[in-house]
Amino acid sequence: MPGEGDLGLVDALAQLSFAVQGALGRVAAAHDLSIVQGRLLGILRDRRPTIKELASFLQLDKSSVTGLVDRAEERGLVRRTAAGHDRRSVRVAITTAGQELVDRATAEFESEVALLATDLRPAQRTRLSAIASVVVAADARRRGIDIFEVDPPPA
Amino acid sequence: MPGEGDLGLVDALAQLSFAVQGALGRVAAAHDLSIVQGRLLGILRDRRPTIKELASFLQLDKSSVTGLVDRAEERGLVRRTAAGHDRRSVRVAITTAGQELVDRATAEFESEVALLATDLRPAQRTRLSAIASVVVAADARRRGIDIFEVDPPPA
DNA sequence: TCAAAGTAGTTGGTTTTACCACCTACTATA
DNA sequence: TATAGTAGGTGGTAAAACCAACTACTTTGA
Repeated sequence: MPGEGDLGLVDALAQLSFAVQGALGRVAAAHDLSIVQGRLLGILRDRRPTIKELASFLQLDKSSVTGLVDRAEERGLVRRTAAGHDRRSVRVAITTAGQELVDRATAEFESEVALLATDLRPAQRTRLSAIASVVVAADARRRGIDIFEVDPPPA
Repeated sequence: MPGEGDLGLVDALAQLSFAVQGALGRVAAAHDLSIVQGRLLGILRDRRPTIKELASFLQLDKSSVTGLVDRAEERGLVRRTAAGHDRRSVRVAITTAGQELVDRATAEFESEVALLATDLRPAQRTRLSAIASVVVAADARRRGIDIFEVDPPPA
C-alpha cells in the first residue's frame, strides 16, 4: 500500500525520467549540445565504439548516428578512426576538447542530481542507486547487450 | 560503499531515465505518437490546462505547444475549448478517441515497466516507487509548481 | 475613462535531428 | 570467384523545437 504522495511505480518512473531528462537537457543546452550529443560523449568517455554499436546502444538508425557523429566531429569533439582490419568499419573516439566538455557537463549534471536528491536521506540515495542499477542491468540484458570493447589501447 | 554493479547515483539515474524513455518511446511509436504527444495525453487524462500551463509543465515554448495541440487536434485526440471569462485563453481537453488511445498506451507502458522491474523484489519496487515520488515532488516544488486545476466540471 | 502596458495564443521562418530508401565499398560464403 | 551480406554514408522528407512578430483581449493608472 503506497504512502501519501506515492505515485505508484509506473507514474513515478515516468515522471522521474522526465525530471532527469529535464536536468540533462538543461546541462546539455548550457553547452550547446542536445541530450543525445551529450549521451554520445558520455559513452565515448571510456569506449571506442563503431557506428553500428552506437546505433544499437542509442537505439537510433545508423544514418542518424552518421549525422550525430558528423556534427560532433565538425565541432572537434569527436574523431573517426580506422577500425582494425575491417576497412568498412569506423571507430569513434572522443577528442581532448570533447573530453573537457563532457567533464564540465558531468560536473554540472552532478549538481543537478544533488538538487533532485535534496529531499532524500542518505539511505534512500543508496537504495535508489542500487535499485536503479538493477533495472538498468535488466534492461541492457533484455535488449540483448551489445557490450562493446571498453578502453581499447589508444591508437 | 556501492555494491557490485552499482553505477552510483548519478549514472544510475541517467541510465534509468534512458531506459524508461526508451520504453515510453516504443509505446508511443506503436501508436504513432511522439513521447511529448503521449505526455500531453497523459496530462489531459485528468486536467484541462491552458496552453500556457502546458508550456510551463512541459517546459516548452508556448508556440511549440500550439503546434503540439494542433497536431493532436487534427487527429481528433484533443479539443480546444473556451476558457472561463478570459477570452484570450483556451483550455485543452482530451476527446473520447484520445482517452481510448491513452488508455491503451498506458496499459502497454505498464507491461514495459513490469519488464524493467522483473529483477526487483517486491520490497524494492515499493521503495523505488516511494523514493522516485519524493524526487518528483521535490523537482515540481523546485521548478515552482504550476499546479493547474484538476478535473474542472466538464463544459 | 481610456490610453498604455501587459498577457494568451498563433503565425511564419529557421534549425536540428530523426527516419527511410538507396548507394558504395568492403567482407564472407558457397 | 560470383553472390550474399554488412558498415557506413547520401539525399530527401518530416516532426518538432525555437524566436520574433502579430492579433486580440485584459489590466492598470493618470
